[in-house]
Amino acid sequence: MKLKSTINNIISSALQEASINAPTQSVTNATRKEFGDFQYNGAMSLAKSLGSNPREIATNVSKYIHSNAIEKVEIAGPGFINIWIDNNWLSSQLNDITKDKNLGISVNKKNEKIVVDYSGPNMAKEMHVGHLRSTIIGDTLSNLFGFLGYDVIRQNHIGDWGTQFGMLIAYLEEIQNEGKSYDELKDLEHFYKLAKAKFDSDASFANTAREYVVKIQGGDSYCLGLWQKFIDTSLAHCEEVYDKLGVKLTKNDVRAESSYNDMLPQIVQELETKGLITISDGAKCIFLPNSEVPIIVQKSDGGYLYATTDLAALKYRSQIISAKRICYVVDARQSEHFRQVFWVSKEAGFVETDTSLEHIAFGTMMDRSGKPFKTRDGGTVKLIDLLDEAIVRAKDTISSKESLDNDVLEHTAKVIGIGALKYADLSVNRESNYIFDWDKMLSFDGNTALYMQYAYARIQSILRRFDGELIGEINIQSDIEHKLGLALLEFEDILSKVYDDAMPNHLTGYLYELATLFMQFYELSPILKDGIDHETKMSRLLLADLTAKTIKQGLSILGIEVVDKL
RNA sequence: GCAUCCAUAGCUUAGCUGGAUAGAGCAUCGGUUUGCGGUACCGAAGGUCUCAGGUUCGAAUCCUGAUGGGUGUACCA
Repeated sequence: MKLKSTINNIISSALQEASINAPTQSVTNATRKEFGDFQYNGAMSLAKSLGSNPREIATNVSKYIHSNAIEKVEIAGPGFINIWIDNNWLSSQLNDITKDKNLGISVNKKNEKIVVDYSGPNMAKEMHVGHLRSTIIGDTLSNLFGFLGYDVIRQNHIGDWGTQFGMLIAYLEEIQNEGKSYDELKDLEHFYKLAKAKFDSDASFANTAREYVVKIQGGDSYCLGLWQKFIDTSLAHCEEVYDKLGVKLTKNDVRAESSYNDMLPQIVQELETKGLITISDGAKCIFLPNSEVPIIVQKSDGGYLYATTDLAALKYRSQIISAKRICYVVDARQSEHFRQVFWVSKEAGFVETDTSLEHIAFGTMMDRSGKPFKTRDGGTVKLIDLLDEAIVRAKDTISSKESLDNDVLEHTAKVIGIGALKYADLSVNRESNYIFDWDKMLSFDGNTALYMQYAYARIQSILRRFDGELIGEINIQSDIEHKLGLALLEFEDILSKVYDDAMPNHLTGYLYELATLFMQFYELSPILKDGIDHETKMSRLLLADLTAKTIKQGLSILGIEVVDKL
């Protein structure tokens, strides 16, 4: 349930009854525990427009606050309204949620479409760490939108077009002619280097490569066949990575750059018709207001650029897919580019005016010393190697504990390693650069995936030990139960917030808070010990179970799994 | 040069619809246990929120300027 909206509605009707016409201002969590659970600060800002003092306004409004959700209200300081939530009401809300498969979260019934463009690897090379953040963040947002009932269209805008492909397919052809298998393609990085070396040293090969670029673009079927073979192999590499990462991108989500090729001449045509084009140095450009650097949609030699492709993609997504919201999960360095294409797409009418176009920008991944993440010799780190290392390191951290079966150990190590990797990324504000630190992400201490997975496993252990059916009611008694209960009800508020601002770190922050509250509850409130009466036991078990379900659901949105035993 | 983003504790950071004593984690120091998983919990210490102005009853938050840093800057993507 949306706890805050509920409280806000109560305040709104109180304002109405007090005949105060106020803009909506949301309640916030109380800053200190003496101030209750929530506080409304609107009285102070209303004071000026109403011409009276804020304490009087607050007192007046508080007279009209009447709801069984609220235990008491106090006026404090210059005009804060402090609000305490009633335990009976809280208990009944929690009991409703425990009976709901969706944890009481309402879903969007209009089935609105949201496009999430993420990952977008280049087919010429293997995926490297530079693709990690886009892939993880994009997948999380897609999961969230889907969970909230929206129709999510994942789009993997792979880079499968451009001059380097001439070189690559020419080299592929050569290998084929020499009767070798495609083994070379198993290591795409290596393949790329070999092709490049040949291109630089062998003039006739270089010529063939250049001819092939022209041929592919001209639709030559032989060259396109080779190209397709190359792309298929390269894409298979990506799928291996997605599979290991537990990311839900599939072949069906691929909508390659090249698929927009046919639209490009028409895009430029339309831009010309609309009078947006200026020819500068032979290139077709669009100059944005107050901007010196233009966006080039067609080169002086007639070729198209990625801006043109992005415009075509925008048009496709708005007009064919009918997306209401389009999110581009792309490195912050491209913000200028997106600002430009978004502006042009609206100006040219490629995209409906009410469609939300968002660049979900993120910062660079750094190593512990704060420099861009590289291998020891300065090369790019292959993503698949990074994932394997995460799993190996995870195995080290858990295998010392107790002997697990090999299969179980493998599975657990994967869940923990990949979970740690994702969580570390998602738990920081995506816009800042992110410091990659193995020790930190695989620690049980602090805001990590492992802490949450541990809390989850601990609850499962209790439920196993209890080994019975959970029949009863949650009945909130203590302060810590009150806090835990409120946190559980707040889940939807948080999801809604992340929906709005596309900031997954708000969700991780919430989950950490929830897990911490549970640990406190666990210390203070014995569940299975002797002397606990049946009703209290059931209430606490149900609270624990609901906490576990919430953690599991939250992590699931982040693309992170849980295990029953660690 | 121009554009744009950023600056919070030793480190990593939360907080950005202006609100009460700026909130965490790591590291440091101290404590809790006849224990439902102690890989836990509790506590202490640690801050001129880069600096200087301004708006306001009230500013880490909004505005202006300065300093330091990141990134981008027309026929690559």
